[in-house]
Amino acid sequence: MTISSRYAVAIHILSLLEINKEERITSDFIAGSVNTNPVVIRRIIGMLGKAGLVITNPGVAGAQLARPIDRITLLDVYRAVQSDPEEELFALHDNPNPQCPVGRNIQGALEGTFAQAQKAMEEELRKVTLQQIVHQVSQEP
Amino acid sequence: MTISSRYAVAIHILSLLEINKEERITSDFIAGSVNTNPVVIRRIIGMLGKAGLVITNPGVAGAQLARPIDRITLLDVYRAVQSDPEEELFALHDNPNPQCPVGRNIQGALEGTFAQAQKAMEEELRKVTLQQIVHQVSQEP
DNA sequence: CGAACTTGTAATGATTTTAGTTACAATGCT
DNA sequence: AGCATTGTAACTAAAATCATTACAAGTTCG
Repeated sequence: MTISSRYAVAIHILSLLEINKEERITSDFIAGSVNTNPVVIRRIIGMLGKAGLVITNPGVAGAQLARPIDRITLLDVYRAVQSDPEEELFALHDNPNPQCPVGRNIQGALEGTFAQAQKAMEEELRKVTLQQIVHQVSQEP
Repeated sequence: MTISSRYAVAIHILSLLEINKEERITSDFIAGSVNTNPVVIRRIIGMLGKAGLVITNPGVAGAQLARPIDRITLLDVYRAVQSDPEEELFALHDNPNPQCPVGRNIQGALEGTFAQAQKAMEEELRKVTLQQIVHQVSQEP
């Protein structure tokens, strides 16, 4: 029922890349901050790369953000870490009984509402940029 | 990364209860429409009951809606089928490194944004009543 | 009353997802 | 040349999801 912590980790990674952009930090270093295995980090950076948010070079540490941080939104990151980009937030049960009026129409009735709810959530994520997160993280003691 | 289909099934069940409120439908009948096992239905009805949305009597078929359908929102149903009512929509990774400024502050920085995004989604669900769903389901051919 | 049904719930299983780990080829740096 | 690093596959472990079996406890109605 929850959105994978992979998302939170992705934001964590991007923040680290920004804050340490002068150095070249390794997946090992990032893993130390996130507190997980370096491979988990590399996998997520791979997704961020495919989504065009970071630029990486095989064998060389220090992925770079592909855009200025005020032009990367949390929605961009959310989309980037979705394994299946087609997948909707709300799951529908499959094969309800077409013989029954409810079974036949429930999917259509829910799709619209579910899409709207998902949209509302995504719009909130779109409003927040990485810059804001990095700012907050740097502010605190 | 998705919200359990238990939610869609719960809405399906409530719609059936409303549309067939004159009869006393069994979990077996509902299961036929949803296309799943009757026990799955009874479990979900159990959750709806604990949340005060339906009234059931052990041994007797035909759960009743506890309120008029225009006073049951999809948010009510959403909350009802959450196994852990404390659980947030967005998962945070646990134990980020407190030695690192990002590790130390990322949770706090994300909590607010995540809460807002979740709220936005929930508000959309609150806007829709069971009545609207039942109406749509009954409209279609 | 007693047979037939029904609910509520525990226990179990199958499948999928999530997160972590090991291993290693390929690449780049110095 | 040698060392560090990435990218990726393969595997494991744990959790979540959904389905199923089983059965006690309740209801209904002849």
